[in-house]
Amino acid sequence: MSTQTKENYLKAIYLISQENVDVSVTALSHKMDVSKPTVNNMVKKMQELGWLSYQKYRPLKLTVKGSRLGALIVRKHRLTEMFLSQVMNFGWEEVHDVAEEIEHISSDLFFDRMDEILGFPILDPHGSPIPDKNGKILEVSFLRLAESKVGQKVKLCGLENSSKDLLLYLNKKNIQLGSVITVIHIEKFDNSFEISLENNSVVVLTIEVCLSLLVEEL
Amino acid sequence: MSTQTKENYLKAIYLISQENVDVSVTALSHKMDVSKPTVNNMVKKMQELGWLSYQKYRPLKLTVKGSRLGALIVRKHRLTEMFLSQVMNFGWEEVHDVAEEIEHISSDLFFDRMDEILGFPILDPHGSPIPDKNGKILEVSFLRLAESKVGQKVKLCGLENSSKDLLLYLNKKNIQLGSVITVIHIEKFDNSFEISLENNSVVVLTIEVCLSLLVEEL
DNA sequence: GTATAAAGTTAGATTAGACTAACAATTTAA
DNA sequence: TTAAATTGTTAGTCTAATCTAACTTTATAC
Repeated sequence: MSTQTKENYLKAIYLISQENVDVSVTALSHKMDVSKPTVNNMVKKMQELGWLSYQKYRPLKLTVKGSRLGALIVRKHRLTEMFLSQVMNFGWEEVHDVAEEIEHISSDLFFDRMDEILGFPILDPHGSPIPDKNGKILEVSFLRLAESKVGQKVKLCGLENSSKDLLLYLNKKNIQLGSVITVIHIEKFDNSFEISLENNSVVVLTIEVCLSLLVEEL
Repeated sequence: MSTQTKENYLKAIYLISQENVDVSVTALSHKMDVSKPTVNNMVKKMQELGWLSYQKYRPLKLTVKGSRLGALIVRKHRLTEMFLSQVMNFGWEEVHDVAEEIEHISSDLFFDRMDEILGFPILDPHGSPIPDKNGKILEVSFLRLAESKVGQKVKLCGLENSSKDLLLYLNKKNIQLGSVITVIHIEKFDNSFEISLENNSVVVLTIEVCLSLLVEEL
């Protein structure tokens, strides 16, 4: 039986797999914030559902079916974030928690209509790719702002990590997805970036922030 | 703890209470499609939550707190139906099942934004009242079409029962909420109504259907 | 006004999803 | 290459929500 709880495990496994690292019981127990025996118990059930193959002491491997299902849950999550942000006027730091709940709604029509209203987006408000109805994702590869050179002009397309703190920080500095950023100066001693935005305001970003900003050259 | 399951019991109790009838364990067990011991067990827990007062062998009574909470769940349900129908282009026979799931989303902001986008409606797409943020409902009293006289012109404002069959039937006849109906003739031998719509099309409705249509005199 | 039917309750079992304590297998590092 | 650390598993317990079987209380009908 596919429950909300099992869907959450599947999503977690799917997201770890996407990072191209082995999915361990320990990693899952951290991500899900449950004990290791709980994970152990759960993966056995997920194997029975045909979502993954499990062998004692070996890393977990999603089956094709499990991987597709996982992608579809991520699709629902990211479409929802997009819908909340674009249609329902949520701030991008507010969308995650609500999307965690809405991603479990079973109606396909509901998400298809979101998709339609949004014009079939391929990236969510954090710049993460939205899997299509078959669970396929378009591979997009961005640069990090930290890799840009002085004088370069780039567009912000995504975030490496979407922590609430980062989102609120960017809000405060008036930087959004789509913002055009010009690198004015890179400070040698601490690697901080002085940048300018479209409105000519000048902002200083630490290297930590620049590592989290995914951009496209203009 | 307030779970989805308990919210469903609360909503069922609230809706039965609204009909001004005693809420019995048996009625609840039918409405929720569970056994009577399950209901018995659950109402004891709901009493501990302070949602209702329970005395062995007596009808259930919601507390003020329980009644308010129940109204808020109904509010979420009806706002959702409205949003699906008005914003997301769902047919009114399609909205119920999805709303049953979405009504458990915890974000108040989510429903407040729906409310705002919809222009703070007081009736849902079936004509049922939408409780406000404090759980208060505006008392609206409609006539049944069955009570109308020949020659009378009325507006369809609600449905006594919103079964999928009735909704599909009305769709087929091109009758919606807001439709203006003129009673042309009432057939003596079977009490059927011959009515005309705005586009001058003439339709015959059985007395059963007319009893389900709530209207306002024009 | 009692017998029977209906409604409600108790007791005990089950399943999903969680836990802790204890133990086993694997990996890492001296 | 073996000792320690880490990772994974087993066994047993708990709670929420469900069930069935059996029993009690209340309501209904003659």
